[in-house]
Amino acid sequence: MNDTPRRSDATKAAILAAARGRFASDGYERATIRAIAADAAIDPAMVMRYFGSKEKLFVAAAEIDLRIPDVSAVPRRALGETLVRHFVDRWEGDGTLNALLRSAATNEAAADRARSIFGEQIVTVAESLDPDRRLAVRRAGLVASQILGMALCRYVLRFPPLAAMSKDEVIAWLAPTVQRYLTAKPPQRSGAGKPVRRRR
Amino acid sequence: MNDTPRRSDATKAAILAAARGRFASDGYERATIRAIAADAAIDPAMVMRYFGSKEKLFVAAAEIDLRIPDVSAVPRRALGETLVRHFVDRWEGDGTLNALLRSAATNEAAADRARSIFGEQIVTVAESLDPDRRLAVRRAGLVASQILGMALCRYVLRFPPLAAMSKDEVIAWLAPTVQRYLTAKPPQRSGAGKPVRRRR
DNA sequence: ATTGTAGGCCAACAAGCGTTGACATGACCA
DNA sequence: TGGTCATGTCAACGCTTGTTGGCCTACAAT
Repeated sequence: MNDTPRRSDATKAAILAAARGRFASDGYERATIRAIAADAAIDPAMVMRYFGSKEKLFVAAAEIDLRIPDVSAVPRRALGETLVRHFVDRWEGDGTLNALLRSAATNEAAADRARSIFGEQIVTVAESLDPDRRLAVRRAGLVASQILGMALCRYVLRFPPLAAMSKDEVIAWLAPTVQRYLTAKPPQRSGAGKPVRRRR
Repeated sequence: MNDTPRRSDATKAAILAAARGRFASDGYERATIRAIAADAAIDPAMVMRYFGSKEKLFVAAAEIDLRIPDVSAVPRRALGETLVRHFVDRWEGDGTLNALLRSAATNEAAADRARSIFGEQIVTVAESLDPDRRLAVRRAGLVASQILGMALCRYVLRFPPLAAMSKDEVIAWLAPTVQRYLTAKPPQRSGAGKPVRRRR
């Protein structure tokens, strides 16, 4: 609404940047307002003045648009690779997604945001590929499980095998998984891909 | 060493059980010694007496053996299903693995434990299937990324699509992924499944 | 009966947290 | 020049945290 730049906008931006960094590296509880303020080189009281509370600051810092590319322009067989590459790039771009992931494990508000962001935005993709809404929601959940699992191991836990892999190698391994979750017909009761028929 | 049961053993066990519950539902930082002690119906000071510090208590509570089944007795084509089913059962058996996962996102000591537990124990499986040690380590990392991603979405974030799926449905979807990570030949540089040969 | 000791409780400490309100400073308009 | 409001600083509040040391109680061996 107000497009005249205020002098405090720079401060607010600095606070947000510092907050994303702290939330990303420490998680919600250990990222203190005092530390965030110190990183932004201002007084802790300013954080309260501009954002009201720690929780509201987090909400502002975790305002995320996944910016998922338009899948209708992507050849069907390249869907998996396109999506995985997008997410790896997105995660390495800045600390915002990492801040959300690290915090979501222990903070309910953060978990809520993660659910709605990944839920809504990936489901949109899945629904454009599969008319069965109920099935599309599951497909989106499966994609999220592999994407978030990779991010958790690679960026949060820094699990050596994943962290040491090149970006292209990660993409090459994960793309077929995401591709299958999005496009393969749902599996039978309990058998794997190959017909290992089993009762119950 | 000492096999005469002391009277305090029951108390120690109660503390450990309460600690696993709190770490699992709240994560490391929000799980307070006072709350754990209250759950165990004893005084907070007892926790210190028996475990020395909060960090040592966590180490004791997160002593985990994944109890991965002997894969040499499993038909090769059933590897994925066997492992996924094992982990889902393991996760739903008690709160210990959840305590580790939730805490690992924000606590470095917990992350360390997660790395060594999943690193060593899954790598052992991968190495028994692939003689190439360097490759086996990557396979183990990929398996961990999908297993932990599922656990994160299903048990920690309670992401609706994953949380609502039946155990068998989760297994049916994930088994082929784990199967491929363990047994498929590594993908080429950057292409997806289909042979998109490329130099460099 | 006395003593030693293990198990357990209570009160308190220092430190750190989110948050608040009073006060200084600067810019900008009348 | 004076006044007003946004911007920023400072000190402190109330609370919770991990952690500590002293004290009490019960029981078993002397």
